[in-house]
Amino acid sequence: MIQRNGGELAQTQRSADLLLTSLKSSSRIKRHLKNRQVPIADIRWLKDCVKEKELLPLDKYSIPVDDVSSRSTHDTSSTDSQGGSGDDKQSHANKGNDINKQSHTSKDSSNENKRDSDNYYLPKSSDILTKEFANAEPDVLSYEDTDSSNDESNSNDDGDSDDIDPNYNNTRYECLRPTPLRSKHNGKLVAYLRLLEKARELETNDKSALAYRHAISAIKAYPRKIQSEDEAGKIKGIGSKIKELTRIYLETGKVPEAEALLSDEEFRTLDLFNKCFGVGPATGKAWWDMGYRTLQQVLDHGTLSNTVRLGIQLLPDFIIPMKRSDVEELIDIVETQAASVNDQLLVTPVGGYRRGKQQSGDLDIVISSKQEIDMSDILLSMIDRLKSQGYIKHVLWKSRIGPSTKQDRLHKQRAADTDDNEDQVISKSFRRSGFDELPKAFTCFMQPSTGISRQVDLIIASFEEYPTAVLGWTGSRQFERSIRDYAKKEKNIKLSSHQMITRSMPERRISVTNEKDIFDALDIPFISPQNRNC
DNA sequence: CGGCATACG
DNA sequence: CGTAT
DNA sequence: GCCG
Repeated sequence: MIQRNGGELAQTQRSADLLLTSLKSSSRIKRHLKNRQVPIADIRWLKDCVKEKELLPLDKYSIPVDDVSSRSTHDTSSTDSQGGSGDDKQSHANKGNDINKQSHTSKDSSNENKRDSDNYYLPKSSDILTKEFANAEPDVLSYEDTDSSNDESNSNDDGDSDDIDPNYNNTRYECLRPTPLRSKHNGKLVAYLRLLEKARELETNDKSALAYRHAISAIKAYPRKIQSEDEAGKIKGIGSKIKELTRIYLETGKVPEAEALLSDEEFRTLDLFNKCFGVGPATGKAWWDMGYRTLQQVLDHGTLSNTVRLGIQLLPDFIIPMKRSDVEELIDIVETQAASVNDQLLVTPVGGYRRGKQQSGDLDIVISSKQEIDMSDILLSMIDRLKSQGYIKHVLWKSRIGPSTKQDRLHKQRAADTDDNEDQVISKSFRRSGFDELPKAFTCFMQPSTGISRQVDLIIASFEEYPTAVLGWTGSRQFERSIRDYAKKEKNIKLSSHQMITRSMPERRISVTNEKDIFDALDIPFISPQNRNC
């Protein structure tokens, strides 16, 4: 639960920033206490934080323990420090991690844990660089519906049949039905399937991963608790394999194949590696095969591009989730700076934030204009400005600005290939010969209030492109795949974040002025951003 | 048994 | 190969 | 891994 919400579980009391306990008697607490430097609080703080989706003040939960050092000599586990993490060593924890961390590196190395004022306890998730999973306690399956709400119970109304809920749009196109952020009734099953999807992803079984994603989206959209394997089997996206997994889950409350991943060293290591910007499944696997087991080992011994090195070094911050107020602070900055670059600019936050997520891993912003203006210099102007104002610390990646270079590369590559069908190739490069479409940059901001490094993606869209850019960057990823699939298969329309065009031969651009126009052009019902969480 | 989103560096 | 939704 |  802690880790899922961005916290870090200490292995020993001594390395903890905060102790949680369900003990009520202060003498019993004292008996187990080996670390008096940090706050002690009631375990209910954790549950309430998760419920509220934010870090609550510790005040009401903190447990005072008067000072009489009673060093207990024998350790009876870390009582309620349930499910320790992995490693104890953190000797060189922050080595090479000193880039651009001023305000939030702890004042002294010991166990200072307050990032800001005394109001919030913010977990410092450093030592993720030295985390390794050999002999580590298994992760706990964390399912979104932390809120108990009968995943188990039979809230069975009249019709407990094996038929699917008639309110459910049983389609293979996720974009045709609302999909909320979290499954209301099948959250635990979804959590298991997500593990399997991730495992397939890391093995680069893309098609299999996609199949799991279809099933997951279907279940998230499904309006009641699945009660039987037959009921599950009727849902489009669930075939024989996932139906069987569902049967096992319904009988035992677990999915062993997925459960095993929670304690699988290779899976957990690859998963961690893969969280670094610039590190995909192949790179992660290569590192594993070379014997690396922690990110620190990779930093110390690997030969890395600057981007990947940065990606590793920034990970301890990047994995700290942003609250909506954190996101909004950054939006304000971008809006203010955009206004001073050009007062016609329009700044639109998209991504998970727009879909209503309470916690975000990054922030995506579409920058467009209120009227048709020349946008060609906007990205560089914005980056310059944000840099000089001290907000942007790094540009992890950015697309080229002007026209041309891309064409040259295409031609070169074609020349190398013994080309036969030059028609398509040439038309392709001609099509690109105008101006560049969507320049974009993936940047690292320092958030003023916390000093935490945050990934902010800036996307430039022309006035014309604005609707498709907003649709495309709002996601979710699966929603985008689905609506593009639908456009192609059912309407013979090609949809991207740049444009909508008819595929039948006189390729004509379908003009749209807002998101709704796109849904209308496809003749599908409008789905609000909050319901695009496929 | 073919197809699975699309575009960028 | 990697990035984004 | 599932759909058409």
